[in-house]
Amino acid sequence: MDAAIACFRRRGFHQATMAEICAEAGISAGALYRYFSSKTDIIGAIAEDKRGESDEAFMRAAEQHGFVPAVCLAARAFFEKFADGDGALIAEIMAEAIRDDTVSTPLRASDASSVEIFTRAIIAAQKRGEVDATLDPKIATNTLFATLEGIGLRRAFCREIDADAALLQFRALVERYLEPRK
Amino acid sequence: MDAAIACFRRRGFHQATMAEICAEAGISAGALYRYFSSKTDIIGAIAEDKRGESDEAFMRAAEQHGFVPAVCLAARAFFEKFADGDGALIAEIMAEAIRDDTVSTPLRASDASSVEIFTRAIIAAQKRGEVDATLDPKIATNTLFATLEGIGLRRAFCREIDADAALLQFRALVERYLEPRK
DNA sequence: ACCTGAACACCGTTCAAGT
DNA sequence: ACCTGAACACCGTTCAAGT
Repeated sequence: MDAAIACFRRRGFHQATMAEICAEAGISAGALYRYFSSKTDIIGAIAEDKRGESDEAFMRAAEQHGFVPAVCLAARAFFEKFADGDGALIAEIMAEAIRDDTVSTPLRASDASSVEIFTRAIIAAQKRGEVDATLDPKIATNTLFATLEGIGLRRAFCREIDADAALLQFRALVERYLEPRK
Repeated sequence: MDAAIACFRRRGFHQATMAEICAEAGISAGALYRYFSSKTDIIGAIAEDKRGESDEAFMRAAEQHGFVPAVCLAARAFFEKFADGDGALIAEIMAEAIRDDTVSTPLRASDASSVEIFTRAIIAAQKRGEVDATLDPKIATNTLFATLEGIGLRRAFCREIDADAALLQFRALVERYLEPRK
């Protein structure tokens, strides 16, 4: 019944009411509380299964086309979600995760596994000479993730919804950051 | 009576109640609504006067010590706020601003003036040869802001509170991004 | 066993009455 | 003019009663 994501997308996490979610799902309040122990718990569940869907896709792309193109592919998918209007929801999940461990614990777990995958890809790319070998792979991964989220959030804030422009901006930054120094 | 910021810092925007804020401010509910038309309006007001305090400080530093050191100085101040526990509040303001025009309109105005100042500083730095002249100054400014916020948010999410480490991470990224190409 | 929905507790907002 | 605080409307959560 996670199809009640629709309510959060439409009205935001704090504006959407449990009654609306129940109506959308076609169940009663009591039944909803059988599946989720609280409203916060619902974001926790959403956050949990949204992440890490595309990790394998990224790994294959990194091997076939190189690290930077693979990152840009992942970035494009991310920016398109923002352009679709999920920017506010992502920001709300972030805010909730910073404040509330119920949300952050599962999110951090799946985040850690994505970081792991990207870190390994960076190490491989460093061996191939695609990425500056003096960069710490884990810090570089964190920086990349932070940059991605930062650009997505800022563009949502500025009401800029062109995913291509965001990608161009991101690509220029990433190329310069990762480029091997002479 | 903005000293009721304390409540938001302690408990978060959505957890803090109007009753708490009234108690902290020593006034009644009715009186509070004389000064602010709603709870959301309070964040709008907070967001408005938080921004742009340090713009002049940045301008002086940029002229005296160069662009990159000046940016890092501003970044340090920003990361320290996050480390102080304002990370969640900033994220909440962001989320609220993306959803709600009451919050975003004043915020975007003061953001635009900061962007303006940084953009001019980049143009000056490009003339001095400190910053790659092929970068679009406005896009570069936006990227810098996005990066700053992204790193701050991500570190708050990961519960990393070392402002020095954040600054090091940010500095490495910025130096590589802005460095003149040969 | 599982679901319903009225009831409860709580919180943002208002407004008649006070000063 | 300005403030008070009881009252109102609303929403997350629970639980006695139903199937």
